[in-house]
Amino acid sequence: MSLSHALLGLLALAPASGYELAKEFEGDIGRYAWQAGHTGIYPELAKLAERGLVQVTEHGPRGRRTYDITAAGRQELRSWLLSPAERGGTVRNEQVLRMFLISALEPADARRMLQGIAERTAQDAAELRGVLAKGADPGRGARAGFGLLAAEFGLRQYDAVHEWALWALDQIPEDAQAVAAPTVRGLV
Amino acid sequence: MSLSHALLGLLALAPASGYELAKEFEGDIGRYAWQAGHTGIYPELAKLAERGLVQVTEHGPRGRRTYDITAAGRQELRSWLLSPAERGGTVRNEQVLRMFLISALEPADARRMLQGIAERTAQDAAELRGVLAKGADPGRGARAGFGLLAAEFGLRQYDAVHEWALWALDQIPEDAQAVAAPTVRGLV
DNA sequence: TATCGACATGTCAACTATGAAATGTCACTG
DNA sequence: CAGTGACATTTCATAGTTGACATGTCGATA
Repeated sequence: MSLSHALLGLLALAPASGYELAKEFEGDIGRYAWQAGHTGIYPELAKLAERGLVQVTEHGPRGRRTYDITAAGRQELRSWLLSPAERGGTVRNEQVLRMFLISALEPADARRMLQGIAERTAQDAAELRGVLAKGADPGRGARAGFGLLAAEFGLRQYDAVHEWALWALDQIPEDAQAVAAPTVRGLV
Repeated sequence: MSLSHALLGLLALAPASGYELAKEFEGDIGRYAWQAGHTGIYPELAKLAERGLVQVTEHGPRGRRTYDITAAGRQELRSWLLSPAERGGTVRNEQVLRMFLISALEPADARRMLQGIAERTAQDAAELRGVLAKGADPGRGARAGFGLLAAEFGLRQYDAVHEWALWALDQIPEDAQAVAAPTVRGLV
């Protein structure tokens, strides 16, 4: 399962509680790579602890348990990351699915959607660029490296989608009545 | 659920049997957007038919049932695509997760992974470019528009990841012992 | 000191998805 | 005409995910 490896990866950067990890998944990692809520995280941490891949290193206030990765956990993570990496693995992205299905819309609607995408990606990219420019740590302390790589990845992703949307707009005739390339079975 | 919308979208482009739809998910849509196997598709088609969003338009050999989208189905699809589109939606991508977790590796391993990514994305992009150059239909007949948009999306995706990997390689000191930027807690 | 919001974990039912296995048809080829 | 491979669907047990609900602590502030 990928969630377990995501947790190992985060803990490999710095020890954390389940609560903190849940927060982490609300950031870039949850936006681009893998989502998880606390309801899935806590039980998974328990399983990892059982398998000796992580361990509780600190009991804090409010029943807080700080987990850290073990040597065995690092080994497991490393072998997973360096292994096959072969074919796809899980892929599930609702936003991208929407983009793919654009061709199912009539040209006018399709253009509307693409324009929305172009705008949103431009905004998102600008915002991210702003955060990065501020030199502001894009990823708290110990996860600085992670945050940088992730932020740059996100940035390039936004730019790529933005450019794609502009290109796609160019492919679809402005005049809904037009003939041209992208043959689409219109609405009824 | 997104699967239902994915099916509506594909059927909006052309009628198809569950078997054909399953094949479709092995292509670009499954690679970038949404995975599904036939075991999930058949029951979902039945549910959609029950809700009147699709209907069987033809009974072929071997019990084949060709489905087509209905007017109600088109409406549902359109409103889903044009609606909010707001916050994320489901995101789950094992490959991207691997990229994010690279920072958890020691520099030497990280560089190895990044090099692998750079190579693979270059290959994939080249292959796709080849297919597109051949003018070969990148998406059979009725789905030509879909295939084009998807192929171009994939191409830009590969290029973006490729460039990112090269950038990331530049961030990680070649000398495993080096100091520099991306602070990483090394292997034990 | 009462209250509020962030911190922190947990349970559970419902839903979704995946893999293995089964079953049978049809077209083609040797 | 037997065999093979693509076509085509189904069932089912297991595993993974989500949302709703529950519970309680701690620190700051009004």
